Amino acid sequence: MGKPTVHDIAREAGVSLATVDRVLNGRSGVRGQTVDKVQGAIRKLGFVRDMSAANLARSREYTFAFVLPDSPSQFVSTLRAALRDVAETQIADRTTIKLLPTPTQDPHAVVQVLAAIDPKRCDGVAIMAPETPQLRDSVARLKAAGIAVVALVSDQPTSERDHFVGINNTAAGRTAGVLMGRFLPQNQGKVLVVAASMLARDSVERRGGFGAVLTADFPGVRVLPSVEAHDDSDRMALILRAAFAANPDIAGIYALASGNQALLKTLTNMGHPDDLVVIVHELTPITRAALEQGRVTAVITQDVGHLVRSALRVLRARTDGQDIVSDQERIRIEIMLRENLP
Amino acid sequence: MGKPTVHDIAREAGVSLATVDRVLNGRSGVRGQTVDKVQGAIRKLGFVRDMSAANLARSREYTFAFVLPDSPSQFVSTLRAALRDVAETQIADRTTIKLLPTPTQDPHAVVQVLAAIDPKRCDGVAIMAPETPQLRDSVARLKAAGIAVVALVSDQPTSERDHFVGINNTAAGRTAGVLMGRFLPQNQGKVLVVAASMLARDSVERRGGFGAVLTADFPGVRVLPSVEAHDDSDRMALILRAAFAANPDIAGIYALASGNQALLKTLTNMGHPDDLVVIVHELTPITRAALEQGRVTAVITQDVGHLVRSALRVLRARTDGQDIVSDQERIRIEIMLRENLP
DNA sequence: CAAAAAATGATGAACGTACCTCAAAAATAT
DNA sequence: ATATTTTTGAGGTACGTTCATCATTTTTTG
Repeated sequence: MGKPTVHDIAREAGVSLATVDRVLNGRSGVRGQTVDKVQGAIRKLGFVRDMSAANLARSREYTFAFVLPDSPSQFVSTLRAALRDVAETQIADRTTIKLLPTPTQDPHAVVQVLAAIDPKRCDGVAIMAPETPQLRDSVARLKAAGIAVVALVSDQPTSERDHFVGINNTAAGRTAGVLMGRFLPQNQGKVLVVAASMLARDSVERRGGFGAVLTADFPGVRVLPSVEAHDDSDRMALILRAAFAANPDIAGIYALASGNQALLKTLTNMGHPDDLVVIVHELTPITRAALEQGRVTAVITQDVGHLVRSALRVLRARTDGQDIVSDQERIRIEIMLRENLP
Repeated sequence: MGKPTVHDIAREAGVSLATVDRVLNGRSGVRGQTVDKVQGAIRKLGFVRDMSAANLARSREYTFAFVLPDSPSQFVSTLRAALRDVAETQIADRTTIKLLPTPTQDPHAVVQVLAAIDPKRCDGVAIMAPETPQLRDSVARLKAAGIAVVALVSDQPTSERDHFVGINNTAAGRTAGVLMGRFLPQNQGKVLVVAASMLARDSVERRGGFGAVLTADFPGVRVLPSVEAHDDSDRMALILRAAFAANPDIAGIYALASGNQALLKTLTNMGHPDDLVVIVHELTPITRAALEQGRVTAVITQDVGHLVRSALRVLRARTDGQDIVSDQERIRIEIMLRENLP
């Protein structure tokens, strides 16, 4: 005989199907005593509700919005691709995913996009955007409207978001730090930190972890003041040339965020020293190619497939009022070298 | 209006529901012409079959067997735990998983276990075992009986298995090689390779990749002849002492396979030089602790959760005659340092 | 103890698909 | 043209759950 069904529970508990259903779905009008009986039967028989059947019966349709910057960044493209992939497979069963791009240059565009969301037509939102007070308010409004909210890639820790789907950026920075320290010849030399701009909080955290490890464990490494080049190739070229002119003995480069295209292009044009240790974030076609060609030493990354699947699982759980297996939702900090490229 | 259903397809194609059903499930007795009409309608309306409803209707019950060594190895335990975990979540919906342990010492036990499988009560088997000609025959028999077979962790490339779920061990060895080469002070020194025994093929491949990278890129590194200690603490102690006596300047240790408990214990007892680079495989409670304490430098690992989920997906797809998204089934070679531990 | 309120039961229609049977229609062979 | 075979249609039941309705029982209240 197979798995127990609601009917078995009803029989075991000595109640009717209707009552089991009421208990199962937390509807009112059931005495505590009866609830206990039913839950006892559930435990005794080891009943697990068939979620696909339940969703079928409900003909529940989840509608989730993904608010992503419309930047041409490779990382965001990869994320978008993963989203499309997942939308076509079983994972996204009975859920429709809306992609809401937000202009990158205007930090308030996110707020407008979120304000335009109709709570009746949307069950949850995943937001990838830099933290701002306005956004914080928007999130509060969404939550008040009963919409599930997760922060994606970049956390909104002071907001009321239900969950953060992404990596611990301090740890990611620390990881970059150890790799840099250990990879540098004689474990010493000058290191240039290159920052793009957006997702400021993440960059700060990464920089923090990176520096902490190096100062603690690698006294021979000197981290130069960070330089910023808003993913602008020309500017990047200038900055890099200036940095190398001032410090001809730069032995390592750490790029805090995406926007590696400009960096890598410039490095190549400048005639990249052979043993320069280059560590960047996010595996994309560009960084992947650079890794294969040895122009990048290591890439610290997070699996975009995991990101979107986790976001979906969390959003679904939240709209169903179920709780999540937080262990399963932990996104790993992956280290990619040329040798372990997937 | 929502997603199109079989009814919409029937209407659009101008045929009956029964015919759509016949086409959808590849049953015979329908003209090619009609098949085309139906498939045209499917494409036109963008119909995607609701798999949960389909499985519900079928009340399909998958039964899969996982044949794992009954060794007390931490890696296998972790795998078992992941299997239990997955059995309790939605992933394993409508599937029952049988765990078939095989005595580690007897290489023919696997064959007996496989022979005892009743094709009527089992849809697929995942096998983790060293490659032997006898096993090859067993796999052929299973396939002939219509059972899906995947090799787990350790490949059976010459057999008729449907798929291999695991990592490329040569690449894993290469990864260990670069890490070793780069982590060694001055990129040079003597390296001891420690092998357990079982899963011979994997060890050979790892050793190959490891050596290849080192000889190619790190001329200063000398890899000592591999030593073997069948996960026996006493023997391991002897071997290590002998090795260190003969080569007091050993700078790195690479443990090819699991069975790290003995190695780590012995190292600790011997009074582990501080800057010894230790690279091992498989993240388990033991290696994790060692990593946290700095007794291990890096762990090359594969996510056991991914392993079992992938195995299940592949087995399911194979028993349903569907094909798999091979991209999704690629298991990553993960590098864990203290800093990026999950 | 009666009346009102709350809890429970009985039932049936959905959800989207599978699968079975029987009959009718169409194609093919004789 | 008839007989035969192949294809198609119509309809029903099932899967495990949700949800709504209405009737009935039990409990609480005044």
